[in-house]
Amino acid sequence: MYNFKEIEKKWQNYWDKNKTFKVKNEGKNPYYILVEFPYPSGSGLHVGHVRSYTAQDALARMKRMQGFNVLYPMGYDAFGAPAEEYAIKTHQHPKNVVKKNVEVFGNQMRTLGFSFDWDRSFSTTDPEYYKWTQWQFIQFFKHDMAYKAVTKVNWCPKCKMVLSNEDAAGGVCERCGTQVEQKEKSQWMLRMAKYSEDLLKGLDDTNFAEKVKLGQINWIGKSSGVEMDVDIVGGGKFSIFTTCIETVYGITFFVIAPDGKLIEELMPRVENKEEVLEYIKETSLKSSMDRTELNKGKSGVLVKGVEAINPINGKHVPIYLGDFVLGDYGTGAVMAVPAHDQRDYEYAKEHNLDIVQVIEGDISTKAFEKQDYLGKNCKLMNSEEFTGLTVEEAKEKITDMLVQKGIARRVNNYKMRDWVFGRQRFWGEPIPMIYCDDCGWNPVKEEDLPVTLPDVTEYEPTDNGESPLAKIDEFVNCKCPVCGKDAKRETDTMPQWAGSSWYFLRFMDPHNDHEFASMDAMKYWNKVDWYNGGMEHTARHLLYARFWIQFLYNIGLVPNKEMIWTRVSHGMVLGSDNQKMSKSKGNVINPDDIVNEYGADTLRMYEMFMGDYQMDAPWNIDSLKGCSRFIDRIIKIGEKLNDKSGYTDEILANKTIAKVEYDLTHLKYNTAVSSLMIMLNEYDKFENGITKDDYRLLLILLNPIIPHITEELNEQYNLGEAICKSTWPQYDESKTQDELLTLAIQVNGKLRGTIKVNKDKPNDEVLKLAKEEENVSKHLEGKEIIKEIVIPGKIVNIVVK
RNA sequence: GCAGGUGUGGCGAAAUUGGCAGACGCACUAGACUUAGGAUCUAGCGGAGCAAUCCAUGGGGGUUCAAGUCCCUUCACCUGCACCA
Repeated sequence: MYNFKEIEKKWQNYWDKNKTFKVKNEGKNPYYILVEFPYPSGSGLHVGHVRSYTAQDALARMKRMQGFNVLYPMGYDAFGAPAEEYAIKTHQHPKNVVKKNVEVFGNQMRTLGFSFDWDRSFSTTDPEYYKWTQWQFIQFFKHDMAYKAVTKVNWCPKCKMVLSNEDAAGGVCERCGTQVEQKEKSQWMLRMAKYSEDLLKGLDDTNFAEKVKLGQINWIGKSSGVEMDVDIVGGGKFSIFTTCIETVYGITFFVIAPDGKLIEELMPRVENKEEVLEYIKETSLKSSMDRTELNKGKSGVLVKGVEAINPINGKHVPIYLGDFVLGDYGTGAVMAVPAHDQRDYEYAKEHNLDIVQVIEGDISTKAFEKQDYLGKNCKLMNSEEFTGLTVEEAKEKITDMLVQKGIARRVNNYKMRDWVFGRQRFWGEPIPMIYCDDCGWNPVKEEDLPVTLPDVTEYEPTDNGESPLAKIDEFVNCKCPVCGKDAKRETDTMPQWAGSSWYFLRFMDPHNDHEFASMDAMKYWNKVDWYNGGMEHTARHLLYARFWIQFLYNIGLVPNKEMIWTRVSHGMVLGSDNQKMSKSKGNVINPDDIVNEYGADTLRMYEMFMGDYQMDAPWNIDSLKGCSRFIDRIIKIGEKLNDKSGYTDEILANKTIAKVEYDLTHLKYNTAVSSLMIMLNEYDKFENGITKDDYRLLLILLNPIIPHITEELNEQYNLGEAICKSTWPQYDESKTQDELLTLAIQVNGKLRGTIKVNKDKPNDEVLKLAKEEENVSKHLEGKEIIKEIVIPGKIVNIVVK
C-alpha cells in the first residue's frame, strides 16, 4: 500500500495554500452545488455524510474542469436539542459544545479532501448569521405572516419540559417514560397554510425528482370538495366539508369535533352536558398519538337535545361527538355516511346507528367506499331525482343544485397547517419580539439585532414550560421599542428548521453585513442547481425552505419564487448487518478509522462504488479493500509508461470520457467507477504499455472521485499541469463506438449466434450474413421463415415455423 | 389503512430505457511466483447437463418478433404519513 497519509496531506495543503476552490461572484457559467449541511453532533462525521459530500464533490470537481464557476459551500446547522442537552449535562455553554464539534467536523471534512470554499463557511448559531434569521422573522411579522395563537404542546410533567412530537412518540416521554400530557401554550405561528396553493404550483418551476415532488404534494394534502351548511332543528347552523357530496342522501348522523368551537356554541342546548363535558375532557388529555392508538374502537357520545337537518331531504338526524373528527381540519364537523365510508361504518356499528345505502354495491361487511365506486360507472340509489345517475354525474349535479340554493360552496382543503414556530428551549434563535402592556407585541428595532443568547451557566428548563431564557431577568426585561416603557422580551426560540430555511442564500454572499445577501449575488447564482440531501428531509425541510423563499420573493427580497432547481436524495449507508448504524447496535463505522487505515481516496471511491447512490447500501469492508487494490493498480501501471503519445485505444478513451461525464451528472457514480475499472483492465492488456496521454486521461477521469493520488501521479510522471487546474477532456461522439459491431442473432427470440458487421452495413446484407452464421443456419434448416426483424446496431431476430 | 420505494448469482450490483440477463467489484475454486502469504499474477465462477441445449430477474397471468424493463394480479420487505371527512 502506498503512503496515502503523506500524499493526501500534501495535496490538501496545496489546495488550501493556492485557494484552489475559492470562488467569486463573477464570471461565466455560475453553477451552484449544495449538500445539506450537517448538524455537528458529538459523535463526529458519519460515513453517510461522506457518501453525499463525495458525490457532490466529484460533480463539483468535474464541473470546474469543464469551465463552470462552481459554488460548493459547507456550513453547520448547529442549533437544536442535542447540543443543549449535552450542555446541561456537562454544565457548559452550548456554544462551546458547538464550537468544539464544528472543529472536529471541519477537520474530518478536510482530511477527506472535499473541495468546499471554506471562506464561505458559517454556522447557523453565529450571531452574524442568526441576526438575519431574526430579521427575516420580523419581515414575517410586519407582513402579518407571524402571529401568536394558543396551541397544544406535549408536556412531560416529570421532566417539566415541552417535547417535540418525535420525543413524545407513543404518548410517553422519550427520556423518562412518563405519560405525556397536552398543555396549552401561546406560541408564535407562521401563516404557512396560506401558501398551500403556491407551494403546490411552485413545484412546476423546479426540476425535483418525481418522488420528491410527490412528497411535497402529499404533505400539503390538497383535497377538493364541498362545504355545505347544515341547519339545526330549532335554529342555528354549522357547516361540514366533504369530498363525497354524491353520498349526501346517505347521511344518518353528523359527527363534530370535541376540540372544536361548534360544541362550545351548542353547549347551552345540550341536555347531557355532563356526559359531553366528560368526553371533551377525556379527549383533551389524549395526544394526537393516543387518538390514533385508540383507533380500534370509535369512541364518542350522542349530543342530546340538538338534531341536525339533512339539507337535501329535510330529514332529522342525530349529532355525535367523536374524537376522530379534528377541530382544526376542514370545519371541525363531518357528515356521516356509514354505507360509503369505512370510518363512519365502524362508528355506526359501534353506536347502533342507521345505515342508508345510496350507491349500488356490496355493503354487507364493510362500507362501499369511493375507491370502490369512483370511475366504475356505479349508479346512485335512494337519492330522489338523482337515482340512476352515475356517481360522477351526480357529484356535479348535486353540487350545482346545492350551490344554486346558496347552501354549499366548492372549496379546497389542505392538510398543511400553519407552522408552530416557538420552542421553549434555550439553544435556538431568540424570537426578536417584545411585549409591552400598552403597545402589545412589537419587533426589536433592526439596529438592535441580533438578539443574542446570554452567557449563563444554567440551561435547565423551567417548571412551567417556559424557555430557560424566561428565568434570566437581564434577558427578559427591556424597553418597548415603540413607547420606551418597561417591557418584556419573548423568551421562546425558533425551531431548528428556521436557520436551515435560507442558509443556501447566505452562501451566495456570506460576509454581507448590511443585508442577508445582496440581490446582485442572488441574481448571479440564480438558483441552486443541485441540492442533495437525505430522503428524510425531502418533505418538511424542503417545504419550510420553499415557503420561506416564496415569502421573501413576495416581498421582493429574492429574485426567484423557487430558489432550488434540482433536488436529489441519497440512500443511507447501513451497517454491515444491513441495519441503520447506531451506537446501540455497535455497527457504526467511523470514517476517521477508514481514512487512517486505507486513506481518504479509498474511502471516497468505495462510497461511490458501493451501489446505486439513491439507494441504501450496507457497509462491506471487503469491497472497500477491492477499491484499495484498484488504487494500487493505478499506481503500478505508471511503471508501464512508454514514450509514445496519443491514445492507444481511441474508442476506449472516447467511450470512457462520455460514460464518466454522463454518470457523474446522473447520480450514477457506481457505474462511473466501474467504467474506469474497465479502462484500467484494458490498459493492462496493452502489449507495449501505455502512453502518457493514456495515463493522464485515466487520472483526470478518476480525479473527481479520488483527487489526491491522481494529482500525485500526474505530478510524479510529469504528465502535465495540476489536474485541478486542467481542462476536462472532450470526447468525439463518432469515436465512442467501434466500426465493427457484434450483433446478436436470434431465432424465435432465442440467441443462436453472433456476427461482426460494420456499423453502416445495410439491413438486407446484415440479414444475409446472419442467416449464413453456422449455428443460425442450423436452426433455420427445414423451417419456414415468417418474419425477419433487423434493428440496426442492436439485434436480428428471425421468426420461423 | 394511505402514499412512495425495493425485490436480479453466495454477496454489493449492472443492463445503452423494450433488444445477447448477470458488466464491474467482493467472496470462492484451481494454478503460477514465493522461505512465507491475509501480497501479486493467470484462469474459472447463476442452476442442470459430457454436450447440443434447457431453466432462471419474488409468485401467477397477459401484450410483443423480443419483457428484469410495459399492462393486470398477487406476495414479501423497507421508508414516510397516519381517523384529513
